[in-house]
Amino acid sequence: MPTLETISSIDTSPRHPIRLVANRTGLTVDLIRAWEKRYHVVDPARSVTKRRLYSDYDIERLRLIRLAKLNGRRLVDVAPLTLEALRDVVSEDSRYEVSQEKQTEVFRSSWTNPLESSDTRNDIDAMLFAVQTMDQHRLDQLLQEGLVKQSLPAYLETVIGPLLQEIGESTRLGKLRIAHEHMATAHLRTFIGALRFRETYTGNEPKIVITTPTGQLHELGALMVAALVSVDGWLPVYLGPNTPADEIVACAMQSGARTVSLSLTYPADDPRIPTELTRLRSQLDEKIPIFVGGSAAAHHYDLTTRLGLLSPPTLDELRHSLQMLRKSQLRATA
Amino acid sequence: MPTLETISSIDTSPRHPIRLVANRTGLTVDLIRAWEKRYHVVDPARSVTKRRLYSDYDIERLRLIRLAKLNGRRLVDVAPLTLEALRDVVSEDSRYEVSQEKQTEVFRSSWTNPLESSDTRNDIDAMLFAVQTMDQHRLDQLLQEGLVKQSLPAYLETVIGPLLQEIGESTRLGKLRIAHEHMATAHLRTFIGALRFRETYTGNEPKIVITTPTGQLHELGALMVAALVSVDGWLPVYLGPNTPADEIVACAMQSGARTVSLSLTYPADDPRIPTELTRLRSQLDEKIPIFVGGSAAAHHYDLTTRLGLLSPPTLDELRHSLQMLRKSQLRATA
DNA sequence: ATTGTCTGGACAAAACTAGGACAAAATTGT
DNA sequence: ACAATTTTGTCCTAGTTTTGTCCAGACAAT
Repeated sequence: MPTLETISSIDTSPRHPIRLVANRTGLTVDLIRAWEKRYHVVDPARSVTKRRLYSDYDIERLRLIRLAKLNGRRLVDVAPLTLEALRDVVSEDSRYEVSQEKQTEVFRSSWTNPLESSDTRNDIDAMLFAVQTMDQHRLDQLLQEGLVKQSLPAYLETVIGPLLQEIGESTRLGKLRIAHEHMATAHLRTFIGALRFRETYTGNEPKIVITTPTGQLHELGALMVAALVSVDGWLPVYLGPNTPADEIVACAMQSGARTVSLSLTYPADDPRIPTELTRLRSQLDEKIPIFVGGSAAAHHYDLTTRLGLLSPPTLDELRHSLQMLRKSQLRATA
Repeated sequence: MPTLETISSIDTSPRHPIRLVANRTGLTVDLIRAWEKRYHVVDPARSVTKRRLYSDYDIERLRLIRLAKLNGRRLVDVAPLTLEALRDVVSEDSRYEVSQEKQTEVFRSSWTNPLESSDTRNDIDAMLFAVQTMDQHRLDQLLQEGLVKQSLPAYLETVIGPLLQEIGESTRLGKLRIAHEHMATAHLRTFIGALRFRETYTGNEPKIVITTPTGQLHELGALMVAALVSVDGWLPVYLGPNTPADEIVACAMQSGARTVSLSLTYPADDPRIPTELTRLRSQLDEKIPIFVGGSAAAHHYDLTTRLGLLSPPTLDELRHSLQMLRKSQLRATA
């Protein structure tokens, strides 16, 4: 039961009607009133017409009390506790409960990396757990919450990227089923795809063609790049995965793109990669730089340097290179 | 991501009469007027003869307010909010909602009135043109505008479905390049994927596993089904394309799904289809019906009838079958 | 001529409040 | 182990507020 908000961040201003509180907590309206009447579990403010108005703080309290009850606590015992004490009680109980269930022990143990900040680590673990339990709702909620905690580029680099990688690894190791991976991939496809529409476009951004070459069927890396660059004022022309070199060229020409970015992940040693990259470089206007990224990009270091392709090792460096490119071209056209 | 954000901003020019607004929002004419009278929820422009004229912006506002009310908000609280604030509220509510009996009404087919065919035809042509010119911005704008014009089920059936088909055909005929098809597919993947998050979920919807069997790589049909059924109060467990029968079974069992829906498009005569369908039917609990749809479903008529799979010929019939199933199961569990 | 929209008001259903009753479940005492 | 007691969820009544629907008569659109 991860606690996502700290006490200081909870809004205490009263504004929610009782029905909404019931919806959010899973309690009935009658019960909420009964608890108030008997134990003063919460003391909601009132509207001018005496309607109860609850704060986020109240809702959190009620939620925790419900959880404590589910774990066998008696209302009399938990009713007078503060929010923090409640949290302690609930997390203690749920830890105990979890150890009895078979599912959870997979995570935490093997997936903890001391180098990463624990906050991010917790988020990713929680997401993996949601995937494992097929809880799409929870996954979506976690993805949304994580996004508001930091900037989009940082989020992609520290959360989404690692998450994708761990899902892939866990599936290969048999910790997750293929069905889990499919569900997660489909959900993340929707989520990441929607990210770039958070930006507003003026219509005269420089364009960047983003795709994966023939044989590379995994598109999420490319999609992350699309979301990333749109933050910096590029307009991604996103083609999805598995695009032949000729088509990339045609697209770049028709759309008047300033650059092209490819993502390589799996299979890393596909023999079509050298062919396609060579063909792409030879057909494309040499003033148009080509970026190559993704986990399999390192396997083709020799090739990319020989062809003069740019291969920034991290998303952040890609971002930086694109910013430089943008500035230089602004100067050139000015 | 319960809000669907766009490149393009919502049109604020007033032109829709009140009846149309009622159809698209699911509210009654009287109610819209009452809300205006009492809380100034919207302030529509007037024609020279004092008729109310609503903009797309107004429609979106009313739609969101209806959702907010379903989540337990009071009209007084949400009426003065801006569109953006409303979106935040609705998305927040639907994310945190836990569950409650609150059964979603099963029949909402009353407000599915398709547009005149000529209007639809123009829209599709405009979208095809946007694809051909690689104008993603325009494509997105058209998709958004089309969506406000009619209910989601009608939109999927009359616009998105035909659009996909025409893009496929045009590419085969050489009218469009592969790059165009890729761009359109990727964009539509994002767009349709986001559609189902327009609905709010209470947590106790019956679940439906949606995917395509091994060898079927086109997922857009399945994704349309996911968006469609979520309107009627199902929770789609969407697995993306190309899922082996064993994994579908595992997913259905773990998630406790009531039914499974598969989409078949291309290749229509893949020899793996009979194998996979047979395997799926034999391994899955026989109380769980299996729906098969998509343009290639007709090629397997004999097989599906022999296995006892349901194969509704249109999206609307699929919808109807699911509504029946839902009602019968509601009775059974009561 | 029929159908739809307008305004303003009336009315009824639904939701909320306060207080209390009641029975099932859990806890305690013997 | 059994009965007594306490705790707890649900339900009921009656009065209030909020919200949805309906009506009437005038005007507008087709």
